[in-house]
Amino acid sequence: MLSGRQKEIVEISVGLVADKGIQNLTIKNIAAELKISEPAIYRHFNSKFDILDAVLDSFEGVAVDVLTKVTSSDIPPLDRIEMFMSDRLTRMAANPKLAKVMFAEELFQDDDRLAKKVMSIMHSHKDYIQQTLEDGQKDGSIRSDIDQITLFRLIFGPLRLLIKQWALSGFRFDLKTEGKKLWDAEKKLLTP
Amino acid sequence: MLSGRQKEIVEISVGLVADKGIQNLTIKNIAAELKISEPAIYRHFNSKFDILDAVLDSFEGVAVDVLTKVTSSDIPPLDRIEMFMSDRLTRMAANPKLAKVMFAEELFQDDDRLAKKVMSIMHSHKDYIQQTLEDGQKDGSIRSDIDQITLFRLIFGPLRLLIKQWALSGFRFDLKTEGKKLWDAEKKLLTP
DNA sequence: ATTAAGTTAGTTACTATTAACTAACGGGAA
DNA sequence: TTCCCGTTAGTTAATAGTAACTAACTTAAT
Repeated sequence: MLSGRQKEIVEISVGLVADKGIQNLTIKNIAAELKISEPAIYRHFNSKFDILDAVLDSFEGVAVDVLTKVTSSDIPPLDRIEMFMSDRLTRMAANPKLAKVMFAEELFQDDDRLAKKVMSIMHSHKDYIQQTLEDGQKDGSIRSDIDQITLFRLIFGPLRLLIKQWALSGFRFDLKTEGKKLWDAEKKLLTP
Repeated sequence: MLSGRQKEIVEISVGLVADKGIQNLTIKNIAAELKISEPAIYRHFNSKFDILDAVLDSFEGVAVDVLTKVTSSDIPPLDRIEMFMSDRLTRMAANPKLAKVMFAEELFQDDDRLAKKVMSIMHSHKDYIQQTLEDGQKDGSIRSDIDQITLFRLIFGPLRLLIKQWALSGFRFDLKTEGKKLWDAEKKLLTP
């Protein structure tokens, strides 16, 4: 588990990247935000890699929360997806810095190990959602004339773009309103 | 206009970013690829900023080509969008490095001027597509019960996600096949 | 003879990281 | 209570390496 200070460092790191990109994430800048010296950072993480690793863990944690909650219950597939989307939007709206960074997978390409981790997080989400889509197709609540991978792209592609537009616009429109409009439209496509 | 050497530098820059992220884009690495010394780069660009600026210009050029070609003709709106998507897929399939970088807007966040340029490129594309969607809604070929901005997200969100998945997967599936499947599905949603 | 495009050698500033040291605290043993 | 010991979280000073960029010089082509 992360200590309080470690959590601070992770949060600050996300903020630094959100503000000015990955090149802004330096030990110096983290230390400056915390108003401590650079070497003091190493009392809490062994290396910069470990900090980025913890950042990715925190991203994973954000999603795993909902996924497990929703999977264990016997909610209809379509409602599960809605809950997942809604949870995402709520979290992003509450933490705009996350919106700027979370779907920017390229930012972690610098290090092979981090890039792999990003991939595996993406895959596990995709696999879960595809399972839900399969359930829906079996019980007839989701149309079967489009394959699951395409359905996945049709649902989450627009969500990602919406969140990206929101972040790039400087959070100038209401994310949840636009998100609801999007989901209403998507439901029309998903149902047979 | 860019000289031959300048075009080389732009292309190499895209490749460096595609491979290992923005942190891999250094004057030293560009020079190494060209097998010339670092200061020689400054014979062709005044600064690193100018190189990144030229990279963004090249991205804009990629899209403007199709957009103007398609706008000037009197092709039906739905076909215009199909042409635009198809052109994008063809270009990315032919130049995978582009696929890794072109939709990674966060990579240019480091510099305010570049970030603004990214925004304005995104906006001009969106505006053009929305105009086409409006035309389609007026002549009845595109459904009117979903607003234009949501339609835009429904069409291009999945396209962007598809291209991103393709790039992150190491180009392991056939982009154009998946792209065609996607467009077929999208057509079902777009038509009334 | 000018110019374009390269070179070598250097600058300054910043990078992650380490070494050595210190102040503050908390728990047992005297 | 006081002394000892270890831990935690910080400090300053220094490391080796890399960043973008500049000055001065060479070479080859127009």
